[in-house]
Amino acid sequence: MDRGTGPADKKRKTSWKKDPEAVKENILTIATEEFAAQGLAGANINEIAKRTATSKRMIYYYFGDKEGLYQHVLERVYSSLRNTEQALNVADLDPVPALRRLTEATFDSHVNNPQFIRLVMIENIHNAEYVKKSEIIPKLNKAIIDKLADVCERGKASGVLRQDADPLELHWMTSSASFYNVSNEATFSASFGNSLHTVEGQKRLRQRVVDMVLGAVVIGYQPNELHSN
Amino acid sequence: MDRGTGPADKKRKTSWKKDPEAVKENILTIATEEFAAQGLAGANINEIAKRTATSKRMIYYYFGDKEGLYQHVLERVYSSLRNTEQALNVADLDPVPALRRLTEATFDSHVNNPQFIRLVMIENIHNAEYVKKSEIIPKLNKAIIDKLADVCERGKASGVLRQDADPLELHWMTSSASFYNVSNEATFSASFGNSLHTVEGQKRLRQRVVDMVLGAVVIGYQPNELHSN
DNA sequence: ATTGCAATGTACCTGGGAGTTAATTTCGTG
DNA sequence: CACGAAATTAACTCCCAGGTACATTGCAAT
Repeated sequence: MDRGTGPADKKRKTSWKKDPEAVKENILTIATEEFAAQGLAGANINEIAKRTATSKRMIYYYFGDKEGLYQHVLERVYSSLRNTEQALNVADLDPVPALRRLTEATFDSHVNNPQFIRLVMIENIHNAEYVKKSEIIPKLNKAIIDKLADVCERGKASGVLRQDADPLELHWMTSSASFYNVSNEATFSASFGNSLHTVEGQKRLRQRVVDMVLGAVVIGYQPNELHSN
Repeated sequence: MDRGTGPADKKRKTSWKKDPEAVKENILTIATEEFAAQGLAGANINEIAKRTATSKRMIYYYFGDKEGLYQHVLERVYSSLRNTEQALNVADLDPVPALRRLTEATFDSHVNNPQFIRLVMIENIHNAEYVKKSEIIPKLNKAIIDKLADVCERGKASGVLRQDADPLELHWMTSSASFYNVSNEATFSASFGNSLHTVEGQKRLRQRVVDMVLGAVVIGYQPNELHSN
């Protein structure tokens, strides 16, 4: 080829560094953005490659094919979020404050991880096919349930929580509100205006969610009156 | 071609009927299934055409392009669901039963319209681009809010609802639970087992949702004790 | 019957995007 | 320092899916 054509070697890409881990991370970061933005079918490998510091060939080298890349992206983002959640310690709080804290944290972590939300939405469109295939995702999910189970036990023992309080149901209640808040913002705002998604609206909503969850399991719970706007 | 080959004319496609409306309906029905199942990028026009009683050419004839088809599908499914909702009359119920009824109906209508749910999920992946473009969808959404606003007014007047009860927030609370219940069934079940999505589980959940919503706005609301399993 | 437009059938074109091939470079190890 | 495995580059193939061209048929009105 024209390798070494003359002394005008200026644009020679010669000499690159070996750094597999950084390359993989770089690919995954960009791929996460693209899959979250466009979905599995919608994302474009050429586009992803173009945005990375490396080449398309490297994507196939490390991840096999598009689905393999997607699977890695999914597991990575799940791990990241669950790790964040796990950092929160409520073992030394009384049951009700603990529950309030967990609910608020879940609400906030969803707001702060829109990419996670979008990837889970996409996963659901695919009937959770790749979550089911994953070895690691199921393990990650146990932690949050365990934490809620502990709070439930303590709460029932001390008589502040209803006997029918259930950790899985609690997680469902918290998640449904927190998830929907982010996942459906676009259509909800388009349909009903964005008043619930302003800074003020989100504050109120967050409080409402806490009240809903606590109201469902705390005996005699009285929600705080919100200043009507 | 082999037009009119011999007297054995049994399977002859010759002589078709003109029936534009039926053709359009047929296309939209199949397209709804495909878009709901595969998403906008994932759906395949050839595949849709193959499953219709007509041809790809007809799809482009009536709907212009893939996006046009998707837009029609979306508007059709929105209309259908909102019409169902509108059929429910709660004007002659007292505020609390009315609210219970509306909540239950919303929960049920989501369960019964998974295609609608999936298309809205897909729409959110696309940042509600096509909902925003639509002329008709925004109009459809006013009805449900009006209904809730009426209930709120009556409830506040008679003193059974808290003064900070808000129709839009109520709709959000009801929708979030009802939507998530269907939209995230796949990942939720894959992560935590399907106990909430059995017939029994869904009964409990539906009751929980009603309790959460009523608990948030009805003064002194006491949820029913659920038989612990 | 002719004409004209809406509705339909068939075949084709084309670009883009997933995945590959093969050559080249790095760099640890004997 | 040679050599082989790992890492990387550049150019290529192939096929699928969105979209189109053009001919044909049904049908209503004159």
